[in-house]
Amino acid sequence: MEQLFITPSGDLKDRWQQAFPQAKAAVEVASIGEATAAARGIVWLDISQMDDSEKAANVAAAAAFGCPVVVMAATPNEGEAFALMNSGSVGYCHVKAVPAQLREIALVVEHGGLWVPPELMQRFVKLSLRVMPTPAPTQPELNELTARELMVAEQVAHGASNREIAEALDITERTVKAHLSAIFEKMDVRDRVQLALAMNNIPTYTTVN
Amino acid sequence: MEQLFITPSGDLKDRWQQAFPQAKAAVEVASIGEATAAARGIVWLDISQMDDSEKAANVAAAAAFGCPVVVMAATPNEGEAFALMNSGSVGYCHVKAVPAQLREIALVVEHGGLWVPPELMQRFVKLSLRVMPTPAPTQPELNELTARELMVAEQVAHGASNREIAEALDITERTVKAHLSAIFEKMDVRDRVQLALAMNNIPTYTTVN
DNA sequence: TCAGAACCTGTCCAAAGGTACAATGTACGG
DNA sequence: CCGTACATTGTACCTTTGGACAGGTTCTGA
Repeated sequence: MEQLFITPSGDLKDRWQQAFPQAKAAVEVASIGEATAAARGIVWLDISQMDDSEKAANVAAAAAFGCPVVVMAATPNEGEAFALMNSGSVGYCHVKAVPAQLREIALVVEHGGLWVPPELMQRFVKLSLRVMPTPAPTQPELNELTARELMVAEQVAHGASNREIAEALDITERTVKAHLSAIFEKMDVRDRVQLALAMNNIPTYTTVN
Repeated sequence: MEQLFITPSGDLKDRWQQAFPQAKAAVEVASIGEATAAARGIVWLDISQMDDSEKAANVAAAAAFGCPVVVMAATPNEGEAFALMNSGSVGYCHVKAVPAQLREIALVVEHGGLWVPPELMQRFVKLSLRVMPTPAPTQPELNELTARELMVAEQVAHGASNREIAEALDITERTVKAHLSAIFEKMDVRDRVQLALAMNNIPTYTTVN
């Protein structure tokens, strides 16, 4: 498969050539769109010289053409990884990744996989769990809630006030409070803030401490 | 690489053999530990006949031995995928995946990748973003916060009360309130609940509506 | 049929949260 | 030196929240 490296410096061209003898390197960041438009394989985007603000946009631009985009960062970090994967890249590695690793990444990406450093991968999965739309096995306490209580809890999870909940469920504010008291008890939280966080699988102050 | 299929039925053995001529199939779910202990390659775990409650445990058991575990489900769904990936598997596909796909998955997994159906992959990344510990480029409003305000905001994001925040930062409750007012304004939220959610990148009631 | 659960509501009250108006001190760039 | 941004606190006041106490209905399973 074709390999296209987009980089401002070209310093690492040799290394890349070593990983992929037929690799192409485009040394112009100005027209990422143009460069990727012609690509038919994996696009490797060196973001080491980019401004923080333009990274996401550039990745999105490169990914827009359908080819898998692997981001190569100077100082890989979790925050950036998440942001750029979200912008459409399917890989995230160090600019100076060794040839063997580059080939591994290519293999994974070529076959529809997603490649990030192993430690990040774990984090990914763990974090995703927190925002699971169906917190099935995560929150055993949720099963204790009655239908009505669950409705109230979900509203709180989205930041609604008692008045809003009352209107939404067409009941009195008093009743909302009653449900809330029951919920707090069952979910073992002390107020609506902690409930909102718990509903979203986010550990709270007192949970940690 | 060695391929070990653990399945209760053995119906699909042919298909697997087609994908990997040298594939082994262990037709006993009882001793997943035993079966995987001997494995040296990829472990394919057929969970189609398992009880919902034991799926996660079985996956964890299989993964405990260090080999990459790919889960094969009868009716793949998001919730299950997340749960089982969290239990240690590195792949999640349909039990009846075609041989070509099986080989692709094997390729990805062998090289340290994570394989889930494309649509799930997207979801993964998107969801993870919400719980990013460092919501760097996600929340432009966060940059507007002063150092002190950020400290307060982070406490609220973990469910702390005004009193607790005051103690933690060694300031008056009054000052906490002052910071909070500024934060609400800058982050465009109306109370601490919405702030807590915003800090965790969770859309709120009023945001959606 | 009776107990219990779930649901709904009322009044009263205390605590927590939030805003308005106001002031003081500090640090820093023009 | 002055203006501006930041951090801090005070008083007063209103709103929201949450608990206590008390009571209704409806439905279901033993």
